[in-house]
Amino acid sequence: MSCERRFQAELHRRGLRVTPQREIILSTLHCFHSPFTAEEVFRKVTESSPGIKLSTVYRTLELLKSINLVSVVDVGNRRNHYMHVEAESPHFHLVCRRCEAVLSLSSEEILEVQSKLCAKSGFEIEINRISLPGLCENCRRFEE
Amino acid sequence: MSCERRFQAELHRRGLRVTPQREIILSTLHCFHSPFTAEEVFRKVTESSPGIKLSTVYRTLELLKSINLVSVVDVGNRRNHYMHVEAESPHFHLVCRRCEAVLSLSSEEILEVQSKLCAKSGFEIEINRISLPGLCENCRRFEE
DNA sequence: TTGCGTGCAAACGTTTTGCAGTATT
DNA sequence: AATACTGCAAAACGTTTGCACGCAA
Repeated sequence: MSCERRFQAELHRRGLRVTPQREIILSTLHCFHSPFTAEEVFRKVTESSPGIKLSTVYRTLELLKSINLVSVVDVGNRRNHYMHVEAESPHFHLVCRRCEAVLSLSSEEILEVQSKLCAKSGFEIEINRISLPGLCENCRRFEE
Repeated sequence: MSCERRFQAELHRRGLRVTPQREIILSTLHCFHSPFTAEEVFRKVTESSPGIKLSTVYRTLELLKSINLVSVVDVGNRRNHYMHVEAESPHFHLVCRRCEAVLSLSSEEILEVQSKLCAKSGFEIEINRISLPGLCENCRRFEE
């Protein structure tokens, strides 16, 4: 099921409303291929629909989060980052502390880590929300 | 070398000053055994030295960060979290999305992940800054 | 017709900043 | 004596909220 239909179905189920703003915001998320901020969504949305306000973007992202169509990734600067959850294999992000580049990565090893951590501590990590801080290949040269 | 001496040495090296505020703030960090906020440091510092202001705490944490005596850990709520970097084996944190508990963990496996990731992508993760989001054993029962 | 959603603007909590006086070197 | 640092207060920043009107159901 496309995420547009999932969204509509869930809105109906909860007695909420399908509004143009919500549909536009959701469709905009397809533009992004790494974690994005509310502000970035707002700017993108504004290009085609100047009427939609930032607060509506925030409210819609929150709603999408509760439907699991969006997840939150913390990449470490002050802004919240979100990502569009599609039916992909779980992936996580590497965020360079120096240049702020974001690498998206899907890896078998993280699944191994997940199950070992869970066996050891009962804690179940959520792979899609992981961001690992560090230095990318380029930036490593500039740090002593 | 104790971190107090490292701090002093680095201040001298940079032509900066050793002030009572800076020394008090650094010594306070020993109280914390999991990531802490600027506000928490401020409250602790205030108990013994009511004159020191929050903005000074922020500035000092920033300074300590640049000397690598403090690192930033993102545990996902809006506040920044810092931790005191001592000469311990590298450890990272598990942060429960539901109850916000923080588990500190030192694990061999993460070193393995680190070297594999680096070999594969050139990206070097910084273990001490990692926080992995997820659900702790308790809270897993409450999510469907 | 009901009541959810939106735009608007103001509030919020955290962090940063400009400035003038104070303290360290 | 020079200038880095602090306290102070205000600004900045991202995000949230209250309210009145508008729109989907």
